[in-house]
Amino acid sequence: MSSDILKTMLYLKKYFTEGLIQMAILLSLCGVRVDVGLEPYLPPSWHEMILGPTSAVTQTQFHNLRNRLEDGHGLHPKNVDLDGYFTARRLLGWVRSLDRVQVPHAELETWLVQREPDPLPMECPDQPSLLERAPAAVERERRDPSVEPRALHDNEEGTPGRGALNERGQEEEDEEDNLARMQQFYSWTEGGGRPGGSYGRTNRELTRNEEDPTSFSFEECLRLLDETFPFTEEQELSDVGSRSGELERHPPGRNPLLSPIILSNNPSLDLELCWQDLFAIMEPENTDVDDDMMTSFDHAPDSRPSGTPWGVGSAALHQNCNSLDNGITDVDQEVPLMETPVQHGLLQSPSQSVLEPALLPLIPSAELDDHSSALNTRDILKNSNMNTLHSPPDHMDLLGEDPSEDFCMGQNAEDNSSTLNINLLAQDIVDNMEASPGLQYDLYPEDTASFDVNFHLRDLTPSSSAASLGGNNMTEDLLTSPSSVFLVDKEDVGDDDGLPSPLSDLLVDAAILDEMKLFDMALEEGFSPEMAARLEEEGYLDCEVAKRDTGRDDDHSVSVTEDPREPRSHQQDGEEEADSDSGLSLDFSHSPASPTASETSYYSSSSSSSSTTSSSCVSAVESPYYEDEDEDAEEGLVSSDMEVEVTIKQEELEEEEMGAVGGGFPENVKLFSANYGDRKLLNGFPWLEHIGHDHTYNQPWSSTSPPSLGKMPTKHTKSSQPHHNRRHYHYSSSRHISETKMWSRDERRARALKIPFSNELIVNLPVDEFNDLLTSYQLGEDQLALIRDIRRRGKNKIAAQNCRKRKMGVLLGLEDEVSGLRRHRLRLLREKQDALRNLQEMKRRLNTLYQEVFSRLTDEDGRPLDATEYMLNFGDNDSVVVASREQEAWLPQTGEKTSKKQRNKKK
DNA sequence: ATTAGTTGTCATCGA
DNA sequence: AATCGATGACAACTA
Repeated sequence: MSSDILKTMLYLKKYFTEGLIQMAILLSLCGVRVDVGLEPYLPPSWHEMILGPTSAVTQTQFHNLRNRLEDGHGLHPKNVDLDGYFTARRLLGWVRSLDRVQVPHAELETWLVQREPDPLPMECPDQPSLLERAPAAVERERRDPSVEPRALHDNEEGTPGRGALNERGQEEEDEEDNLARMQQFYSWTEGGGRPGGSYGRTNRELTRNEEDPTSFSFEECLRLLDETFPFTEEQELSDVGSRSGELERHPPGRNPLLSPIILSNNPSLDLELCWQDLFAIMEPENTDVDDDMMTSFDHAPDSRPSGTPWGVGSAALHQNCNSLDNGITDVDQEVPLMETPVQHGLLQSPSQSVLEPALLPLIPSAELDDHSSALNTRDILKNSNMNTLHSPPDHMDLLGEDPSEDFCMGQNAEDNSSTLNINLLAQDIVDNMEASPGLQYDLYPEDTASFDVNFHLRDLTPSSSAASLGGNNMTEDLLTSPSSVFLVDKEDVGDDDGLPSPLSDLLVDAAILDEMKLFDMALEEGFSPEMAARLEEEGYLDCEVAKRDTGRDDDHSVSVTEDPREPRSHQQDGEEEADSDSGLSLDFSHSPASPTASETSYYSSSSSSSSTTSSSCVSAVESPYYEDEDEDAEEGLVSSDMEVEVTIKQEELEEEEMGAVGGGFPENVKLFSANYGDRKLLNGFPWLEHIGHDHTYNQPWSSTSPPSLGKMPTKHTKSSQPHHNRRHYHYSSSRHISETKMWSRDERRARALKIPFSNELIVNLPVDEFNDLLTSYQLGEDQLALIRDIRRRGKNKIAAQNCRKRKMGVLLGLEDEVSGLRRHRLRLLREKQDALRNLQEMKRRLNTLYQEVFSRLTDEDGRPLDATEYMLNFGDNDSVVVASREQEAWLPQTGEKTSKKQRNKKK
């Protein structure tokens, strides 16, 4: 290609090699394998080390850019969009796989320890602490975390049958569970008012058990039960009480449930208390207790000889373990979860055995209770989350993203710890961080995370939903309100049936953002005009501008290519609008205020379908750069938008030889532009201000802030260059094409009627100015009518674009809402199953207790009472009556058969 | 040639 | 009453 392309590539190379390496490192630390197209520039070893063999996230974007640069202007603008679209789809798919396979186990564990009663208790044991895992194991999990851990556990447990699990199903389950846990973790974080009671209690439990893991079992569970639950339902007693069990006497201290009552042989045993505990457990929410309980249940058999009464229970438990998988699968696949009670009751037990050794010892109470502790990764993470929690309200929308970000980063940092020297990044990010491998979360201080998040929100939220509409389902993200964001985040993270998660989006976004950041950096350090122009053609600079808080409404330019996301909320729109007001600081200004900008869009829109979007970003009109670059460069001197416009028109007219407008027309326009366009149009016009607040998407001027008088020309010169470039591109690429195609119908009409000002002016001027404009010229009726039509059509065109954008946003928002509701439903189903499981477990324990009680009750002959023949009736005044099933009460001590004689039980 | 998506335009309504 | 924005409907265009 031409030499300037080569120069541009060299220029790019510099920034790519510097910035991209950093980005690649960063992304690699995040666990994202990055291929930024640096192969030519990176030593193979570097490439292999940093970028990894596979990649994607940034590849296409830079690839596109490179292609563009190499190919010159040859690509049709729409190609970019399409390319971006498919790229986005592919990337999203890949990122979603990241979701699936890369779940921050450490964070999950932290969350598991700290979380509230878990609606998904069965998943807890699946995540052994990373801190205890060997690096190799971690690495293995990084490669395939979804399957490996389970397999590992299976090996550890030696549970037959689990190996037969459907790996895919298990993977999905893990993904879903992990995400769900993340979500809950963050919802807990977000909640601010974390229910400290249960949290503290849980910590205490775990801590205590850490000291003596073997003692963590039934005693703990019972104590938890005692502390936690009120005694409520009595009905279940009779239901379960009739169940027979072959429980016998248990060794003291080994039957936590019964020992206080029975083993002490104390006549004053408070059986009722125990029952209260039992019933209290039935309360659905206490899943942590349930976890503990399950753990104890699972471990109790291990510590006692087989054949003991508990052995029976454990046997039953393990028997039910076989059905566990089915149950889990059903749950995760959103199948209505009404399996048999037995299944529900024991879903969790098999994996719990893993939990105890792996998880419990790792959580000292100090760490858990002290939220400000930064002694380990968990605490760091937690702190970051807590900080996020306390972020100002205006950042509330960020909360939804932060967690995922943190998770992603944290996890990836951990994952890469064994293969990549994190210190590489550490210096870039945090100067004073402690470079201990255990402190990898320090690599991602809050500001970093927030930067990314902000970046994401600003730059990528506006993105289009083309990819998502393409069937990738990657639509859920930001809803229209912070709360909605919360909802999504809370609920999204996980559970769903192939539903994307913020994590995915974040990953993609992070890559894109970093990329944009690179461009931004390059721009700040001095992009060559040509490069800038070309970048802008591809919409990169738009992103860049957006990133700089210019608040440009570039969504379109960015969107089509990269971002599969989002229902962009109006709130965010407003935010962006607000940002746009401050966007003046940019050197590189789109100067959308210039009326010619939309004319540009007119030009390009007729020739390419997607050009409208880019033109909005490229709204700037004329620039010296353009002249440098423009091969034609007929219109050498361009001092104002109008001039450029006129020049363009003239040039095209000359080429077309339509001639009607030629001759003295340009002078007219120039005069007008000098007197009117530059001064009045561009400075402090109310419509500019209005534009600053409207939510238009495609309006080229909508994204601009009211330009100041002094700034305007400069900005225009600088920003206009892309436009020139684009226009030139059109000319050079399609010169042979009929020029008429480049003109909109109204343009042609206007030229035919010798309308002395641009359509952009006609369309964008406020009413007053527009009327002034009309009166300032001697126009014929047909001209006036045409001008009004042009104005009407132009405004309606923009309105239609905005309307469609809005509609799309609403659609995506609804999709998100649907997915969120679906996840909510899933969660409720899980909670329901948890409750059922708790209930079943309570019934089982009650049955056990019942049997034990009856084993200690004798009839007049000293024979044990048969639980199948007698039942316990509870009176109002804390009295318990042993009654026969035939409604015949019987008093064991006396042996006499009485009706309704009571035997009080001391508490 | 068909089809789906995009975009512009018109008509209409409500503010 | 005029203007403007929003939106449904339609047509043209494109891939």
